[in-house]
This record gives sequence, structure tokens and C-alpha cells, in this order.
Amino acid sequence: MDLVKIYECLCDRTRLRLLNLLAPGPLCVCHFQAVLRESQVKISKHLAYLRARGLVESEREGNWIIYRLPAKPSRALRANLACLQDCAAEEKLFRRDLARLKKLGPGLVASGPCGCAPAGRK
Amino acid sequence: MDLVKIYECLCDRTRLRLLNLLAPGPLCVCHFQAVLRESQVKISKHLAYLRARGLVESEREGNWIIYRLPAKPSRALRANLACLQDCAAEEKLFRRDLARLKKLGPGLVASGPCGCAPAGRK
DNA sequence: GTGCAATATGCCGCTGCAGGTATACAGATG
DNA sequence: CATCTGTATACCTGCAGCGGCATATTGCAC
Repeated sequence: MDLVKIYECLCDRTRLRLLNLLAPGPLCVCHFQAVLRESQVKISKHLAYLRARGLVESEREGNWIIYRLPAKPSRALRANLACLQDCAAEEKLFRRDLARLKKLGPGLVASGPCGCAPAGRK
Repeated sequence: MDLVKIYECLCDRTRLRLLNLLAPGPLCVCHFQAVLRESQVKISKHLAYLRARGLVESEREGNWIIYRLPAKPSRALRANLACLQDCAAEEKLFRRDLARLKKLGPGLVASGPCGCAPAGRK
């Protein structure tokens, strides 16, 4: 019964924010920190939670770890992520997060290692 | 942030089954009992949980209490219920529940008081 | 090798929810 | 009134998640 697991992942605001940020493209942890302005531990744990349940995938890139939405999501997951994106567009918090993300770096998604330097922490 | 509350309601299998059964139309508690075959307390509590968060509405009808999906759902709720219905159609458990519901009584939705007698308990 | 940056993990306390048992409440019926 | 049926609630236990602090791990730079 995969559906329940999906919803368990979606029932926390922090995780919703993470997933919302991943919609445009892969990101590394420091981006999440910069946008959400939450503690490193909190973000890392929620990412681990999502990864353990298959809602995100991760890959090491030098010193950073890049998170992305799964390459081959199940039908249910795809539907719910689309629904989330739709609903998130209506709430300020999610829009603000996306706005902050854009400010971080224009070429974030396609940039080199992970473009973390522009975030200010180096 | 309504979205989180919606997902909190959706992250339990029993509640998903209840909502799935409500999609075709209103039902009273004994129908849920007959279809889910779970204890009365369990079902009643989950219905209370859903009602407290606005995912269902209830109305007394003589001795029975009729539950229904909200008449005026928010955009987010409508989207997620639609998504749920879509996803539930792919999982056996939910299909089986709907099949059992149909067996209970053909005219359930529009029937008299609540049509509980046909369920066998009287 | 040392040291540092980025990230993850272990442990703890708190809270909230799931499910069970027993009981309460409301309405119908007699 | 008493009683029965349908449903809700109180109380309890167990468990899982959240967040914090401290610490571990991994890879880079020197």
C-alpha cells in the first residue's frame, strides 16, 4: 500500500517545502538550508526520511550531496507531486521559498558542482 | 497552511479507506463498519478526526449519523481528493471496499433513512 | 598525515496519534 | 418511564515522529 507512505511523507510542512523546492530541479543540502533557514540537522533528517521512502534520490558530488525527485516515480507519486505543486502555488510560504531559491543563483540547476559558493557559505 | 492538515488526514490507511468510500456519496457509520470490517470505535474515531479537520461533514438522521465529503471543499482539498480517487483505483484494497459497498445496497446513496437494515444488523 | 567543510547519525525528551476497553449519550420504541 | 440501537467519548498503553545537542563520517585542501 504505497499510498499511505507517500502521504506520510507529505504530512510535515518541512518536507513539503523540500519537495516543493525540488520540483524545478536537483539541489544540494546547503540550498535547502539557505532557503528554509532551518537547522542543518532538521533538514538533513527530513531528507533522510524522504529518501528512505523513495520520495527523493541522492547522489554525492564531491563535498556535496545532491537531492532530486526520483527519476522513475510511481504513478501515484507522480500524481501526488503534481497535485502538491499545484496546491503549493497557492500558499505564500511555498511561493516565497521558490522566490528565494531563484535569488540564490540563476543557473543553479545546471551549474557546476552545486553552486554552493553563491549561497554565501564558503 | 491547510495543506499539511489535509495530508495529516490522508496518512492513515483507515482514513483513506473511509474517504474512498465517501467518494460515490454519503454513508452512515454502519456502512463503514460493514465494508471495512473494523471495530466501531476505530471507525468512529477516524471519522471524528476527519470531521475535526474539515475533511468530512456529518448530519444526524434519526438514529444514524450520515457522513459526507464537504459540500464546499477548498481548492486544495478538491484536488487531493481527486488525486486520491485516481490513485485508489489502482490498489486492490480500495477497489475491494468499493465492491463491497455496492453489494450492500444498490440504492444506498439515495435511499431512505440510511438503508442500514440491508446491511444485516437489525 | 592535519584540518576543515558538508552532511549524516545517535541519543534524548516531548508530543501526538493508533487502537483497545469500558462507558456515556441521543434517539427510537414500547 | 425502561430499554435497545447507533454512535461518540474518556482513559489507558504503546509507538513513532519531531527537534535539539553532540558526535561521526566523508571528501577536499594543504
